[in-house]
Amino acid sequence: MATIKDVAKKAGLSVSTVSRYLNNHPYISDDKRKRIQEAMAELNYTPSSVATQLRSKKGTMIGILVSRIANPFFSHLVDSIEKNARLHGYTVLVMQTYDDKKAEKNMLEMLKQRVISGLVMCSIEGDSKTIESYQEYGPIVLCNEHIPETQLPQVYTDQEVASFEATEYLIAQGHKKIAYCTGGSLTRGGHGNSRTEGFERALHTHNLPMKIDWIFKQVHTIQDGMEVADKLLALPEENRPDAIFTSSDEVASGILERYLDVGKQVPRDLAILGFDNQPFTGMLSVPLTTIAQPIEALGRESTNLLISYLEEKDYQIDTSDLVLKLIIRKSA
Amino acid sequence: MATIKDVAKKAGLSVSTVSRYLNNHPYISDDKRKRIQEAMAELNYTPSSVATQLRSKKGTMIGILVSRIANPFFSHLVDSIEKNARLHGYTVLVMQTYDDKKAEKNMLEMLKQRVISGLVMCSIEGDSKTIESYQEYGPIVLCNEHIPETQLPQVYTDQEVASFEATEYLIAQGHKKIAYCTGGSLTRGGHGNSRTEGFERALHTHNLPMKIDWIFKQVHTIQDGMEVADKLLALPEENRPDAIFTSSDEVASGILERYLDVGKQVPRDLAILGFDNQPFTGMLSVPLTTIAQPIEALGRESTNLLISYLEEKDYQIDTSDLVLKLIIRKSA
DNA sequence: CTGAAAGCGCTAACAG
DNA sequence: CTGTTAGCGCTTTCAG
Repeated sequence: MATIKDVAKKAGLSVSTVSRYLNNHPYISDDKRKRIQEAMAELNYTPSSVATQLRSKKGTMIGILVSRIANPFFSHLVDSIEKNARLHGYTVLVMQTYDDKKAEKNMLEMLKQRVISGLVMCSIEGDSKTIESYQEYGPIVLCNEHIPETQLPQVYTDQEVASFEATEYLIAQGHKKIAYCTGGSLTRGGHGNSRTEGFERALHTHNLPMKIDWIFKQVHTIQDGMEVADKLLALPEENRPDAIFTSSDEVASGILERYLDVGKQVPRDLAILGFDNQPFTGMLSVPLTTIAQPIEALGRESTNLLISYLEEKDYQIDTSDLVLKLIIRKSA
Repeated sequence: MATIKDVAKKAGLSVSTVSRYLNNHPYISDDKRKRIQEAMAELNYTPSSVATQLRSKKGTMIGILVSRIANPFFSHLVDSIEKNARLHGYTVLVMQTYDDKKAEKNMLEMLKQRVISGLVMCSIEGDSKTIESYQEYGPIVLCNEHIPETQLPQVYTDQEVASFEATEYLIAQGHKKIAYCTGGSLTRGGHGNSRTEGFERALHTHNLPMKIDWIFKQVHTIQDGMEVADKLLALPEENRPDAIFTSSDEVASGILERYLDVGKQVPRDLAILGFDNQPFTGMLSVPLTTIAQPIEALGRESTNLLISYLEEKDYQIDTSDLVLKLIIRKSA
């Protein structure tokens, strides 16, 4: 591997001149510029980014933390972040937490070790105090995660209101016994889950009951959805909900599939509300009514915000696209 | 940020002793060991991986190249690779090419610059000679990409045979006018596309025609699928195919959706074959007949292979799981 | 078992 | 405009 030294020798110049050239320093005479270019080409030289980073303490890699990349919501989010980061010359390091605090800690440590220069967290496991403490090593922005009592920069949508409105929509359709699924536990990492809060508020507002048998935690996959359906179906008929608010389209599809399998009708026997508006959901046997998230905007705004910190510029989040939207189809 | 120097000073030892401790060198007296541990804890010290890499020339990051992370096939593949890499203590750097040679080149350059120590390529744009030339900087393994005339290590399935068999299945159902969609161009990066080859071989074997109007290139998305359907429907009836082999479930769903929209029936008016067996495909209005790929095994084997090169061990690919499987449902 | 010293490849004052 | 001179934080001989 050729080094800057070799280039300097071949060009008959000093290392510093070559270094200046590399950093597009102004004021380098044209003939030397040419000699450097020739030397670099001949030697097939590439600067070592490791050495550069060690010296300059500036990196060009940003980290992204997601819980599961295989979840389409996250893969699209990563897509959006990566695209925007690349626009600014940054590359992206993706890590999955699988809801594991350790993985999150690992990524935070990479910030400390300067492997990454900044971090977008699309998933949070640890408490905000811990995360905040890592800010001294580089900017951190929360994406689609909202913690009220923190000063960590965050880009988020109002899931409380969206959940409230979607639940009200269910109620307006005449449903009174509404079940609820969530991906995490009900309270997340010490702070409340805003979807849950919106759901509860709608129930309260309309004086509707919330029953333990109708609450499901830690459900993520189609399979999980099917199991939820089984539990619902095992309930005595008069105690069975007539609508369900789910945490994801996967879960919603699983429930739908199982209900259809046993000869039930949707939404007659159960109205199902999804979350995410994933590509296929409009094409299921019963097209899913669901809540669309502004993935592209979430990725774009959080990336822009992070980069503004990295480059010490100002950036004002454009919230105009950060809105959730209820997509009404057939399932509810 | 505390450095190894600070730790040494605080422990009253030399830097080299601390370095030895960090690298679990044998022969360090127990009391010094303890003093080092205390000093590190007090200073909240973390070794700088950048400096370590610069000196030792060994890294712990592997790169993954995919064309589009938002494609569920790739996001699941990345998931599998990441999980397996983590098992061995490696972290993962993901980059999308968007079918752009430049992005691929970038990743290859990261190998040269030692940002990553090894690379799994799940997508290939450039020619094999170029890629081979980067092998001197670190191991590269091809995942789900097969180039016959290269000595690059590769982990792949036999898509030619699977496509052949799936096409024969279509023919066995009585279809004689079979259309074809592909994600890329028909020949890819100079070498043939094995799916196309399998499809063609089946047609030849059964003396069936291949018509230009029935061939679609560069189709990827649901939207693309809908456009394909429109073109099909614009054909005079007697010239319209009665079956279609698609490159992905997205495309298949798009075609399906449009056909259903205009009142056609599937598979009566058109038999549709998908590719990938994505989670939702069994639950569409007409459940998709499709080809399942062994994603988990592809990720696992390529990661194991790459790591074996990195750690200079031997590894024999376990091909037993690397098989494609036709999933017969309703659409064909 | 431990320390001193010499760099890894590059950047950044400081003098010309 | 260009060269000299110190290091960045860590590993690795080479002598004790």
